[in-house]
Amino acid sequence: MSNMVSGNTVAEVARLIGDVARANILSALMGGQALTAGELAHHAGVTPQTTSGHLARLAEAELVKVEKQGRHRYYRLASADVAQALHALMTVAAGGPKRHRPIGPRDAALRLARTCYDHMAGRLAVALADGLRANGHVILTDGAGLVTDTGRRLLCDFGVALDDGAKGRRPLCRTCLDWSERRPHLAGRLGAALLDRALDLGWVHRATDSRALRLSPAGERGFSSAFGLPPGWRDAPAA
Amino acid sequence: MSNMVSGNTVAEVARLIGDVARANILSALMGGQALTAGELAHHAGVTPQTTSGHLARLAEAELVKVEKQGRHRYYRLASADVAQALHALMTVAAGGPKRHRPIGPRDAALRLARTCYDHMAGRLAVALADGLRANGHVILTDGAGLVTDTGRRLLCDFGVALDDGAKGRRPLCRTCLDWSERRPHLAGRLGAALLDRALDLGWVHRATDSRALRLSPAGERGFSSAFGLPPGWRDAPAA
DNA sequence: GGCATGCTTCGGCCGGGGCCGAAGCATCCG
DNA sequence: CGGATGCTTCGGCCCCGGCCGAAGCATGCC
Repeated sequence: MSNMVSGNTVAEVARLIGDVARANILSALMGGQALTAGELAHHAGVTPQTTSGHLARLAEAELVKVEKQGRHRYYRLASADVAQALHALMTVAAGGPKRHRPIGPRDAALRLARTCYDHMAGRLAVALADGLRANGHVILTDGAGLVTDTGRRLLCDFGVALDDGAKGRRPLCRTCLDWSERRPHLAGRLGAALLDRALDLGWVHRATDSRALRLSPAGERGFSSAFGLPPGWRDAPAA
Repeated sequence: MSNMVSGNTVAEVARLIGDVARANILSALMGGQALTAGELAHHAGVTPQTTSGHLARLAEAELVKVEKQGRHRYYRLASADVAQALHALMTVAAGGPKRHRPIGPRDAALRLARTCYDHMAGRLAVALADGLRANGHVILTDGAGLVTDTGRRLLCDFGVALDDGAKGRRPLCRTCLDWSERRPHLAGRLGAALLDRALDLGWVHRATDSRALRLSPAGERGFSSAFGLPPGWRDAPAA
C-alpha cells in the first residue's frame, strides 16, 4: 500500500507498451525516423483506423510526438527516455544475456551498419567505439562513457559540437549494447551527433525501407582515417 | 511488419508490468528485500488469491524469483535488468524532468536514506557519491561511473571487493537518478557492495516496514571520515 | 491428532478495450 | 470542381483477463 501512487502511472505507461500492435509501432519508431500513420499501420499489422486509435493514445500519454505535414502525419518517439525504456524492456524480454540465440538482424547489411533510435549500430558503430577507445579519446565504462580532452578536440575537428551547455540534460555519452554484436556502441548526444554528421558528410546513407545504413567509399576512408577503425572490423566477431 | 517478432515479447513483458496490481508488486520489490506473497498482496491492494495468480505469471515470465521457506514464499526481482526496466518506465511515467512535482518520498526518513533495489538512495547516498567524486575516487559520467585507482584502494580498505572478474557482467558502477534529490547516486555492483558493507558494519539498519534506512551514530562518523561527506549534507538541496 | 496460518487452484462474473466496417473530414491534384 | 489519398471518428462485436468467494493443499505449532 506504500507506493501505489507511482505504481499507478508506471502501470499506465507499461500498459500502453503492453499491446502487440502498439509495441510494434514503438519498435518501428526505434529506427529513429519519423514514420507516417499508414506506415505504422503496416508495421503494426492492423488496419489504419485501429492504428489511429493507438497513435492517439500514445500521443496523449506523450510517448510519441506527432507532426502534421500536408495530408500526412509523421510520428516519432517523444524522447530518448522512451527509447531507453523500450530498450530496457527488450533486454528483459530477451531473457538477459541468457540464451545466446543467434537472432539479431539476419540481414548482412543490417549487421554491418544500421540506426538505433538516433545513433548508429552494427559492426561499424562497434568498431567506431573501439577505435575511439583504443586511441584514448573516450573512456567507456558500464553504460556510459567519458570523452577525454583529446577526444573532445578530435570530435570538434570532425565537426560535432559537444556543447556541454546543460541544455535538456540529455546525457552526453552513453553506451548501448549492440544487438547483433553484443558489444557496446556509442549512444547519447555524442552518438546522435556522430550519426548526424556522418549523414551530412555523405559517409553513410539511410536505406529507404529499413533501418540499414549504407557505408559510402568516402565514409569507409573517412571513418578509418579520422577514428582509426581496427583492421578487419568488417569481419564477424571471434566469439 | 519488419520487426514484429521482438515486438511481441516486448509486449508480453510490458503487459505484465502494465497492470496496477502487478506494477505495485514490482514497485514494492524495488526495495530490494524479498517479500512474502501476503505482504505483496497488501502492497498490491488485492486479495491473496488474486496476488497469487499475478505472482505465478510474473515468475513464469522470470520477472521475479521465488524462494520457499517454511510456509512462506519469498519473492524478489529476478535480475538487475528488471529493476532497470522498471526504473526506465518510472522515468517515462514521471514525464521526464518536466513537471517538477514535489512528489518523491514525503517521509523525512525516506528522504534521508533508503534502499533502491539493492543499493542506497536519498541524501546520504547522494552525499556519498558527491564525496567520492570530490576526492577523485570515482569519475561520474552520464549513467555510469569509473572507479579510479585511489578509489579502488579506498574501497578495498573499506572492505568492499570490487572483483573485476567478469562474472555475470553486472555493471560495476552505474549512477541512478535519485527520486527525492534529483541528483545521481551510486548503483551497480559498487552501489550494492556499499550497502552490503554498510549493513554489515552496522552503519545503517533497515527499517522493518519500509524502504527507509536508519543511519547509526557509528555510521555518521564512519561515512564522514571514510568518504568525506560534504558539510551540511543533511540539509535540503538548494534548488 | 487438531487447528491455525500461508498460499494456491477452481469457477464464475463482468468490464475494459482491441478489432474492424462504414462513414466523415482534410488535403492535394488535375 | 470532382475524385483520389491519408487519416480520423463512430458504432458495435467479442474476447481476454482481472477480480473475488469457496475450497483445497501445505506447513508449523500445541
